[in-house]
Amino acid sequence: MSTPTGPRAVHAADPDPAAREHPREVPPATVARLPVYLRVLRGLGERGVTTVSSEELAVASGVGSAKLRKDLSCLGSYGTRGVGYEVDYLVHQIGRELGLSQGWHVAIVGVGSLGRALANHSGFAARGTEVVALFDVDPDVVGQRVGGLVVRSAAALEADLDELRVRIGVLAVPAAPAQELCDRMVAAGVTSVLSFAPTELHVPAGVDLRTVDLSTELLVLAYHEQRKASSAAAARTAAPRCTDLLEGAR
Amino acid sequence: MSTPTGPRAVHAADPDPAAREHPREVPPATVARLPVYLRVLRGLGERGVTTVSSEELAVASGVGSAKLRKDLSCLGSYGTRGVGYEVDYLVHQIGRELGLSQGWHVAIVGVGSLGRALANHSGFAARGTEVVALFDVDPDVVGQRVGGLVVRSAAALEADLDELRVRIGVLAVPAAPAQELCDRMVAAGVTSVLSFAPTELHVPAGVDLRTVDLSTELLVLAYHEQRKASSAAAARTAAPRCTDLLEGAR
DNA sequence: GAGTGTGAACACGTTCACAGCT
DNA sequence: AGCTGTGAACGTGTTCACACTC
Repeated sequence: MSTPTGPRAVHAADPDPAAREHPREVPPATVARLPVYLRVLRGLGERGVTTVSSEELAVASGVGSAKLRKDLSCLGSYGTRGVGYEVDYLVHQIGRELGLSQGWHVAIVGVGSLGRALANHSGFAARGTEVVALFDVDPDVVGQRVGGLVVRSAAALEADLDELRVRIGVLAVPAAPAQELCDRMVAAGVTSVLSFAPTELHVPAGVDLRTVDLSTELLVLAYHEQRKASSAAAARTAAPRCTDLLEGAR
Repeated sequence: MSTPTGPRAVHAADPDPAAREHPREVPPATVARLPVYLRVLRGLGERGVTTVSSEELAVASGVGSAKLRKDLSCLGSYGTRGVGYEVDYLVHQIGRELGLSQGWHVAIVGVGSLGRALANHSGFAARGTEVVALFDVDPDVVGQRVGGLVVRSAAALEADLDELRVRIGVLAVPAAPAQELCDRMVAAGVTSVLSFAPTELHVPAGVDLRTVDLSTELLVLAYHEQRKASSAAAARTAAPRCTDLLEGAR
């Protein structure tokens, strides 16, 4: 996942003696959990809770308390020993770290059933991001009103993305046209891409890419099912007691 | 991602003396990549390719060749030194490892716009899994035909899931009812859950849970955007040359 | 007493480099 | 010669345990 070590090259012949460290370097695993903490904290705040301990917040977030404290300590010392964390303040700090309050402009390319679902999905446009445009190639879809926006023609992709200052693009198209549309988004100034296309995409250095592959998720579960099935079968032949393989949460 | 460290207990007071180790233990990180290799290999097969080297397959899959070889070596020695891997055979072996050809029965709970998109999504029902039922609480939705299936009432959830032998459940509902519906699926015999609900779910030991949180994905990208923006700003004040932060792939 | 912040130990995952087979 | 399979080195992420603070 990218190489967030500041503006420094990473190529082979570079001993990288003293890469000037940026003030705060948050590890990727932690970044991936911050949105979860944020959501849980907002929920607590709405229910009038003003203070939480790491243990409480950890349980509600489905992680261990030590991990949670270490994650939060990346952002600074925002807790009070013997007491816990102030909910509102923590929400503010996490939001700051994630770069919310910037209102990043997001565009969705591909208004099939998935694109439509994303456009309507409340909370997909989380606080801090705003879907400002939808694109599609199908002339029948172009011009339709979806989620309060009029679908634009993909022909105008570059011009529109540039004009709207879109930095984050969501790809909800089939595998075949995905790479080409991805390239065009990047050419138009998009530097972060979230793809739902079931194919491997290649992006130039400096562009962040995240891929959510729905069928992959299912196949991973199928693997676990198979393991459980064969374990159960093995246990059945061996011992009368079965179904007791435990697991952690998450 | 659960705790797939074999059939080993994780709870406090459980020494679990001799958890019988199963023949092959595939690390979770590898399991998550197998579906990608599988897709790439099928694509190659359809284009008439019969043999690939680890390097070629690695590039096409967006990983390093050493990683790929190590992943494949978990399944056995299916390559030929000096030559590469036979595409068809590898497809077969990966499919075997993932437990395809079992035709796992999948149910989707929640037929809003996202549930609809999933039901229609070709390839969401990947080979090896089959969506056999849709459920919703809304009486207006119940009875509708979606993706070739008639939407059932959530009232009959337990009975229907049990009767249809559903082991894998997909939750495409809002946060509020998610936990309750998850519990009911588990009570009806579901042992793997894929949730799209923006909330933390708790499942009993022995049940696998994967959560895909769309807004989290966006916020992670927002974080990277912010870093890029501030790096660029810093570089602009420091040196005349900018936009040269390199990055690895993925 | 209660609970945070953190070094130190540990587990997991990735990369390297090369031995060994075809 | 070419490419797989894998031990060994490395880096990242998690867990433990406790010093320190309120």
